[in-house]
Parts: sequence; C-alpha cells; structure tokens
Amino acid sequence: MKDNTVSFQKFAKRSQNQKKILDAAEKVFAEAGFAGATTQLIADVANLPKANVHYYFKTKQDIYRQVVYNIFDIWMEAASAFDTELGPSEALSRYIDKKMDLARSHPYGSKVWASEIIQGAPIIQDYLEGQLKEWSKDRSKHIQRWIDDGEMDAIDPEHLLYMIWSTTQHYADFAHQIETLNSGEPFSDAQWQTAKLSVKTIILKGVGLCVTSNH
Amino acid sequence: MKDNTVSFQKFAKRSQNQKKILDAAEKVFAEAGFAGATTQLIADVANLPKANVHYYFKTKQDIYRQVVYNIFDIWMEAASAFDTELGPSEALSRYIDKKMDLARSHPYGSKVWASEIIQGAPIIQDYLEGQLKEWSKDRSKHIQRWIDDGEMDAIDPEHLLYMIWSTTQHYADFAHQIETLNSGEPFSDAQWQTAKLSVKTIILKGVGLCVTSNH
DNA sequence: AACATTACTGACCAAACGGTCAAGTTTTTT
DNA sequence: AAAAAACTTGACCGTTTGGTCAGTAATGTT
Repeated sequence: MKDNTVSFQKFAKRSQNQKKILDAAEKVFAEAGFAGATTQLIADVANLPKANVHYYFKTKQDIYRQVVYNIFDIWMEAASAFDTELGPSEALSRYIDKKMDLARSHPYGSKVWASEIIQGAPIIQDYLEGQLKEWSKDRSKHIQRWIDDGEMDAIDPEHLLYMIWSTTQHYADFAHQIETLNSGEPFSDAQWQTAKLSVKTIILKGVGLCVTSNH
Repeated sequence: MKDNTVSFQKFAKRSQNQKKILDAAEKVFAEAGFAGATTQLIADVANLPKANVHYYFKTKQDIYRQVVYNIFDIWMEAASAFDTELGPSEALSRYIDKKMDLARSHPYGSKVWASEIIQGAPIIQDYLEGQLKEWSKDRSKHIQRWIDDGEMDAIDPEHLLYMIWSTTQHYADFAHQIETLNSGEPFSDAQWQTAKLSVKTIILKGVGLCVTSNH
C-alpha cells in the first residue's frame, strides 16, 4: 500500500510520538524546572523508553525549546483577542477573559514560561526582543490613543499590560498557593467565574472603564 | 581573653560565613532553580571552598530551606504594613508601596519564592497552610468588613489580595522581561515611581477608593 | 604550655545524569 | 520478495553532582 493513507499514517505516528513527548515534557519541566527535569522522567511520563525520546529529539534543550515555543505561540494567538477595533472596554475585557481561560487550560505552559523568564530567558531571549516587544509596543500605542481620545484614564499603557499579564498568569503559576488557601481544593467553575469577573471589574474600573457584558 | 567579646567574635564569624553562603545561594537558586543550582557554584559565589559550605550546611536542601524561610519572614514582616487600623485606602496603599519596594530590593528572594510555588511548594507547604493561610484569612475578613461598611466596592477580598501579590511580585519575578521591553535597561528611580503609582491608582480606583498621599 | 574546640580544605566516591550505539523489529518502497 | 527506510530499545559511557572524610590550621580555654 503506497497511497497517501500510508504516508499520512507514517507522518501521524512520528508527529503523534513527538506530541506525547512534548506533552510529558511540558508537565515535567513545569514541575521540576529545566535542570530538575530528567529525560528519564519525561520518557516515563510519555510512556516510552528513554532512548526513544532521544530518537525524536537530539537533546533535552531541543525538547525544552520546542515546549517554550509552543507556549509562546499560544500566548500570541490569545493576544489577538486584544482587538483594537473594538472599544477599550470590549478589547481589554476579551483579552482578560482569554488570558484567564488559558491560565486554566494551560497551567503547565504558563509555569514553564514563568520559570524561563525568572531565570533570565536564556533560551527565548530572541522571542522577547522580537515578537513580544513588537506586540506590546503596538498595543501600548493603541491604549495611548484611547487615552488621548478621552476614552479612558491616563494610565501608563505598559504598566496596564503588566498588570493584566501578572494578574491572569498568577492563577496558573501560583495555582498551588491559591489551592492551598482554598482548603486544598482546585477552583470550581463558579470560582473561576468569580475570579474572571473580579479581575475584569477591578482593572476596567481602575482605568475608568466598566465591564460591558459577560463573554 | 575570655570575656564576652571573644565569644561574640566567634559567633560573628560563624554567622557571617552563613550569611555569605545564604546570600550567594539566594542568587544562585533564583537564577538556576533548585536542581540547577550546584553547591560548587554557591561556594564560588560565596568565595569559599565547597567543603566549607558543607561544614556550615549539611545538605543543599538545608541551604534552600533557610533561603526560602528568610524570604518568607521578609514577606510576613512587610505584611504588617497592611495595618487595618487605618482606612482601606491608606492600608492598601501602604501595603502596595511596601511590596513594590521589596520587589526592587529583594528580587532574588521573590524569584526563589515564585519557583518554589510553581513547583508545588515541596519544601514550604507547612508555611502556606499555617502562617500564610492565617494571615490572608484575617486580612480578607477586614476587607469584607470595609465592604460591609460601605467603605469600598463589593470585591471578593481574596481576589483583591491575589491581584496585589501578583502585580507587585511581577516587577521582581519578570524583571528580565520588563527590562527587555525597556530597551534592555533596568527601571530608573522615576520609572519605579511611575510603576508604584500606576499599580496603586488602578487597584485603589478599581475597588472604589483613591490614592490618599504619596509615601 | 598543654589541651580542646572550632574552622577549614584537597582529595575522593557512589549515584545519577544526558546522551550514544549497535542490534534488533516494523513499516514502506521498489 | 527483497531491499530500504524508519522505528525501537537494552546496554553502555564519560561527566557532573551532592556529599564525605581525614588531616591540618586557627582559635579559645585551662
């Protein structure tokens, strides 16, 4: 059988094993840090022999790099929720919503990202200086325009962005602390709802806006 | 000479070397994580032979534990700035100020703390369940009282605390990212001032208060 | 001066690590 | 069916690690 189906299966197997490894690695890197993560543990979590992991990825750093890049892509895609065509209330509201959803759905990714930055971004410095810088300068300008148009309070745009990033990511990165203070229980759906609303309410009102509707 | 001076010197030498080691360790743990920090590097930064480090601390985990405990003490001391005898504006304002000052003066400590929580607090779980839980429940009650008395908006007190923690600590933990977005330069005095004011302004206004004065 | 305690350190070691490799199996292509 | 390519894996290896230890120096005590 030499039709496309076979080729697709071949591709699927490779890509499928790579995904298994990357998923396992994301969790292990998040819970142990780069140095504390062993290839053996990644292999165990992925349910593969260690040598097989090295068949798909040459080095531990290659796996790590791929994990961080994947996270970065997800962040950047979420960033498009910050649609400046909408008004400031709507744009900020949607962006915060999206970031809170990601904090819940991708906690490991957020943790790996946080650890990477804490340690001085030895791997993804180029992404910080490139895409992230560009994106944040661009959004800052839009926020400044809203301010100039009198649509919101005169707040330094970059600090507003930092506040949104830190607050939303806190629910992923510090989930363990929050869980401990929540009687050891993870947030329920209702608690996540409250969290999202609290964050949006404080930040929007804090810059002279108000929450428009609930997404 | 068998007076107190001698005993004090003896004590001073021991305590002085321990401090050298702990200061070095705080930096190394912050920049490499627990697993990535080697006792050799800690020794090098402390300017001591490795064997000497192990003379004062039995294991790497003992050093780490001490570092995290020291940080926790500093956080808790800062927490007293949240003086509930003052009104909500003054209390929150001072607390945010104090936390921002610590983000600037103790960035390594904040980073070690963040990494520890991210990895599930394997070492300091007892502190989370004890002192931190007690403190935050207590402050939450005070905030709730302010709300009940109509002194501020009805915001879930715990989420307000999380917002203060995440926002202030972000300036320490993500300092490298912020620096990159700031043309590779660390914040100047004026920029720190702006940061503090921005954070206070948004949060206080966000919960229906206003910044009282500048400390 | 003799003794005791504390401080210091180079050399060493077992364990764990990231990574390799040769020898196998399975799958795809011809 | 046979050759080629891709996948799988147990066994192995050089390096690095946290930690030990015996021996020495310095300091304090009598």
